[in-house]
Amino acid sequence: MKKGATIRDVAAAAGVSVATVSKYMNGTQRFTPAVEARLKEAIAQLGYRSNPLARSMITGRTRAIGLAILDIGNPHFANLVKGANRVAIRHDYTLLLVDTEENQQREQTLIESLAQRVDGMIVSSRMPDDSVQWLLDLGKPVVLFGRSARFPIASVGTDSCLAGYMLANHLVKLGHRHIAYLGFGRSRWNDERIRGIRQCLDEYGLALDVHDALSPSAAAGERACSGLMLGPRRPDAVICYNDLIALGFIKEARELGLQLPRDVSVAGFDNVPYGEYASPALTSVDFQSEKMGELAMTRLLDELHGNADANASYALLDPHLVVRESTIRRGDAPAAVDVASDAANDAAVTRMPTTEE
Amino acid sequence: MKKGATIRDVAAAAGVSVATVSKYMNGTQRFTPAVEARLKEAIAQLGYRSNPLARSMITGRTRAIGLAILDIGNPHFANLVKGANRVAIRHDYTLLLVDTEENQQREQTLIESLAQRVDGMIVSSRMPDDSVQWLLDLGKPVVLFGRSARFPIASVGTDSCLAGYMLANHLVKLGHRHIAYLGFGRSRWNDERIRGIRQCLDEYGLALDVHDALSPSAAAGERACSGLMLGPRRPDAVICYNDLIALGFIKEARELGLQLPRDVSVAGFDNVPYGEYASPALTSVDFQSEKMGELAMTRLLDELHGNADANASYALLDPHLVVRESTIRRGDAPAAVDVASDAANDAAVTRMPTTEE
DNA sequence: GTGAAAGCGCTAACAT
DNA sequence: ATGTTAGCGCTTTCAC
Repeated sequence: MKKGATIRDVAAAAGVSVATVSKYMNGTQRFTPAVEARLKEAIAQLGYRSNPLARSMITGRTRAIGLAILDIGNPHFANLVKGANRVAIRHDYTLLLVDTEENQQREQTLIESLAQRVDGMIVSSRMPDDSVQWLLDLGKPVVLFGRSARFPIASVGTDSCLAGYMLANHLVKLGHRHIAYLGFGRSRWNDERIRGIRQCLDEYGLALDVHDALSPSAAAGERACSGLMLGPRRPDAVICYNDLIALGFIKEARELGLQLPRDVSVAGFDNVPYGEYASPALTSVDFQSEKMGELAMTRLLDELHGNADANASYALLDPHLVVRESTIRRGDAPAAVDVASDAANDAAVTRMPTTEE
Repeated sequence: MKKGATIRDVAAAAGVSVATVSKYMNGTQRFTPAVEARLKEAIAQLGYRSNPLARSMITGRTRAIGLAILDIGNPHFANLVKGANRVAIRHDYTLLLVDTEENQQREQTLIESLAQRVDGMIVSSRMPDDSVQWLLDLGKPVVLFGRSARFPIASVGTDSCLAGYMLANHLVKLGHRHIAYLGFGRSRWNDERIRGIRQCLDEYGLALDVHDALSPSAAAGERACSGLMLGPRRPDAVICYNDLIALGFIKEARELGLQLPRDVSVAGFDNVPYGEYASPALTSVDFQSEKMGELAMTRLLDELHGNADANASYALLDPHLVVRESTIRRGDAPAAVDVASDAANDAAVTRMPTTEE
C-alpha cells in the first residue's frame, strides 16, 4: 500500500513545472519531444495517477453520476442500472448507486447526500409529485424516471396508461370479462395503469375489480392470491402491477389447486427476464428497462455537456406487449374446460375492434 | 440551481472563524451556547452543507466503497449489491458500483480507476489467481469474493466444493446414475464444484459427464440443452453451474418435448429468487448472496476502522441445499413412467449412507 | 473555547 | 511551449 506520487513529485522528477505536468495529463497542449519523453518516463517511473478529488475540487466536476433506485433485487431496476452503467462507462463516468429499499424516510437524505458528490442524478422514486420540487433544488441536473405532471424536470419513462390499455385489450380479445387488477397503490404509475385498463374496459362496458398488493414483490403476489381467487367473485383474468407480483400470484394460484392458465389468465408489467422461465410463461408489457437506463444516462450526460436539445423534456419509450402462455383464450385449455360459457360475452366479442398487439 | 454556500460564508454570517465552523460541523468540540446558536442559525439560513470533496482532500478518506461485479442482471450479484449497499448505508458510506459485464479487458482499468475515488474495494472477478497481486497493489484495502489460493487477501465466499458434493449426493440418493455437469469454465468456482461433485460420485463409482455452457446465463443454458438431452448419452440428472443456466436448460428441455422432472432432474447453484417461480421449481444450493454482500462490506469497513481481527482472513458462508420440484426420485413421475429400471442402480441405492440435506 | 495560518493535490489564468 | 501563482473548500496544528 504505497502512497501515491503527487504532481509535484512528477514535476521534480521530470525537471518541469507542475503546470506542465497538469497540461500533459489532461492533453491540453502539445510538447517538445524532449519534455514529453521525460514526462512519460517520470510518470511511468513513479506510477503516478492524478488525484481525481483534487481535480474535481478545481473543475467543479466529478465525472460521477448518482443513481437512486428502489430495489436492486427487482430485475426491472437491475436492468435500469445495467443500462445506465453501460453508458456511464462508455463516457468515462462513474456510477454512485443507492438502493433506497423502498424507504421513503431515508430516500431524501440519501439523495441529498449523494447529490453533493456527483455531477448529476438519476432518480427513481415513489415520492409524491409535490415533492419533486426539492429535486430541482438539489443544484444538480436531475433525470427522473416517470414524468412529473407539475414540475418541469427531465424524465424518461413509458406510457403506463397505454400499456394498461394494451393488456386489457389483449385480455378482452381473449374473451375475458371478469378482469381484476392487483395493483400497488404507492407506485407513481399505479393510477396510470388503472386508467388505461379502465379506458379499454369501458369501451366494452366491463367493470374492473381493483385490489392492492402491499408491496411490489412476488411475496406480496402470493399473499394476495387467495383473496382474489377464493373470494366470491373470482376473476377470469388478473393484471398485476408488475411481473414480480404476477409471478408470486401464479405460484400461489397453482398451489391453491387452480389450473393455469385455464382457470385464470395472469399478466404483469416490466417483462422481467425471469417471467419467461416461469410456468406458464408470463405475458407482460415490455418497458425496455435497460434502454430506459441507457436513455436516462444519455440525457443527463447530454445536459451536462451542454448538448441538451430540450431541457425538461420527457422521453417516452414504447411499451410492447409480450404474449406468452399465462394469458389464454377464455375456455381454451389443454385439458377439459369447466367454465360456463356466457352468451353476453360472446356477443361482446363480435363487436371488438382489431388492435395491434 | 443555486451555488452552495462555503464554510467561509457561514463563518462570516455567524461572526466566527472558519475553524470554528469546521469544528462545529464535525462535532469535534463543545461551544458556548451563544456561538452554537449563531452557528446553527447561519447554517440553516444559508442551507450550508459541507463539501465532501474538500473534506476528503484533507482527511484522505472518502467514505465511499467501490464495488465491482460481473453482471448486475444476475440476481446473485444483485443480491450481493443489496447486502453491501445496506451495510454501507448503515455506516454512512456511499457505494460506487461498476458492472464489468464479464469484460476482462476493461475490468482492470475500471477497478484501478474506481480505486482512486474510494477508501476500499469489494471485487468479484474472473481474473486468474495470479492476477490477484495487482489488487493488492491498488493501495487500498480490498475484499475479494472467493478466496485466492496464492495471495493473502481478505475474502468472503462459500464452500463450492461442499456445495457440489451436496448436490451430487442429493441426486445419487434420488437414484440418479447418469449425471451430467453443465459448467462454466471461465468461472473461478467451476473447478471447485466439479471437484465436489466428483468426490461424491467417486464414492459410488459413478462417472461425471462434463459439458460447458459458454456464458453464465439462461440463454446459454437453452443453447446447451439439446446437445446434452438429444445426444447419445442422455443424462438422468444435470447439475448446472448456476441457476440461470439451469432455468434456461429447463425451459429448452420442455420445448424439446421432455417431461420435467420425470425425464431429467435439474439443479443449479445460487438459489436466485426466481428459481422458486419456475416450473418445475428449481432445486438449488443457497449461497446466501445477500449476506455475502453484507459480510464483505462489514469486513472491509472493519478493516478501514482498524477493527480487523484477521487481516487476510477468509470468511466462509455455509451452503444450504434447497430441494424443490426439479429434482425427483428416478422413476417417480406424476404420470406414467417410461424409464427402464436398472437393477444395478437399485443395488447401489441400498448402500447409500444417509446424509443430512 | 476560539482564531490564524498552512496546506491537501490539483487547475487555470497569466506571464514569459 | 513552459513556468508562476493564486486559489478550490476544507481540516488541522498551534497560538491565544
